[in-house]
Amino acid sequence: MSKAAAPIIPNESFDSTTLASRTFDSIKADIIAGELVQGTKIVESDLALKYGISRGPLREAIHRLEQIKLIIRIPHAGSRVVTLDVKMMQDIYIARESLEGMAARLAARLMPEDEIEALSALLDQHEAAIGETEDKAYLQSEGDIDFHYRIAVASQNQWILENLHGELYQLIRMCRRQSGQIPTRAQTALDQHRQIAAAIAQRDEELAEILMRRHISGAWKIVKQILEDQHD
Amino acid sequence: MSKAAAPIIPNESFDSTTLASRTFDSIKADIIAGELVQGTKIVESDLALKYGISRGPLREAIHRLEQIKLIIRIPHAGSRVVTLDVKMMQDIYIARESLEGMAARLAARLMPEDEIEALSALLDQHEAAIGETEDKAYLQSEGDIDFHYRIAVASQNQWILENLHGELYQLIRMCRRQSGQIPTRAQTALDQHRQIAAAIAQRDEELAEILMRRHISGAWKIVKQILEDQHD
DNA sequence: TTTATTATCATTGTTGACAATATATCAATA
DNA sequence: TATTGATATATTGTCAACAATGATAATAAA
Repeated sequence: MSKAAAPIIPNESFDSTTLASRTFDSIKADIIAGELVQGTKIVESDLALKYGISRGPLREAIHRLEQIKLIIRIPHAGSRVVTLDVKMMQDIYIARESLEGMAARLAARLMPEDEIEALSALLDQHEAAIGETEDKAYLQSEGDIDFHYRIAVASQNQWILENLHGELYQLIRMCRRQSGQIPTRAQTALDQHRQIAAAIAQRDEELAEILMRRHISGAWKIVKQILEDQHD
Repeated sequence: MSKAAAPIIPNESFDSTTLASRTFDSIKADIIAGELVQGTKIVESDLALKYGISRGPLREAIHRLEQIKLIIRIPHAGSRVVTLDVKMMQDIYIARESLEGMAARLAARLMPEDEIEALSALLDQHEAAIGETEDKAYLQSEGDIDFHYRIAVASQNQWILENLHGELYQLIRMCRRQSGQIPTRAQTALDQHRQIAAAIAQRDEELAEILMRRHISGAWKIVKQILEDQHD
């Protein structure tokens, strides 16, 4: 398992083993990309037609999307694409702060040395990328996710990993797209990432957790501002 | 909304609106109760017959149970009732520690005064119940859940509430049944509950979180011991 | 006897038709 | 005119048959 240097982008695995699975991935992508607009009413037969499958597997896909909270469903009444509001995003960021703080603590305890080095190398890469590229916002955002993903993996806690990246991050990415890329606090974020990585390298669990929580609650303050300005 | 004094037991709501929903609840109960034994192979047609429905809604129920991690499914191969091992329970207790610590912090910030009083009253009730009843273990365990549930509600964080009590607690209850009720550390637990309630009453967020985390990680040490002894 | 290969079977994945429920429309009444 | 009630329509929930896949068993070759 060469996990250390892997150029990871989480798990965009179109595991083509089953129709329902593929459709789940497709719809998820469409929602996150904003192609399926927030609040849109979802009619099973229409969507089934659109994705070229029958209602059975489509239904399964919808149920899974409901679990991830990208779709809201009311029995007998139908389902809609979720509408992100400030309260919901706040709940999500708080949950994320809690879980990812714990993940950072565990990472400081458990992350193998070679992965720590790889993490540091990743940050060098990000540093280099900050000035160069013009499509900054997008790459920056994916780079950010990559960093956080590695720490979640290093926590060696399956539940935390799955919930962070199966659920919370989907919603956060969706929110980012909607609120038009976050203004470049790229350098700030990078600095904080460096501090966190350093704490992990020093096996300082307490500090790693605190820094991670501060990092995320800081990010939330910015996002919240944007959302509120936008809504007024 | 008279939420303060409500004699809550979480949400055993058999929302009878749909067959799949009812079946989901039934199977969930059967798994937690140990009636469907861990590791049992699940054959859709058999179960459909047993619960007197067709494969369609049963399938939906199974998918939902998979999301809650009470069932493990492999595409094309079939599904089995989950087998709780030490590693999985550790992941769960750690996630719980993190989320419920945060919940306690939020509760200290947000819980209304009257609910705090109700919480204190609940603990008096528990104290009274400790000596009296003979079916101690069971009642004690449900009382414990009640306490933790109220704090999760008081956090006013939907995501945390749903994940704690929709998922994590199901697995913990299942584990309790299996490992034959926890030996009576009832008094210890009650004392810790009191401390936590006190911290909340004093609006001491920091302390509430720390105490809750200590409480849960302490509980895990006991459970872990039992599981390991049991397995050898 | 053991291994590889093929054929059979059991089980899951998918489909389209049917039943039950909720929403929308329209008429009748206050 | 507003509001209630009944009817019609659209949409979801459920079912049973069909297709595809993976596991098993039996057979043939080494």
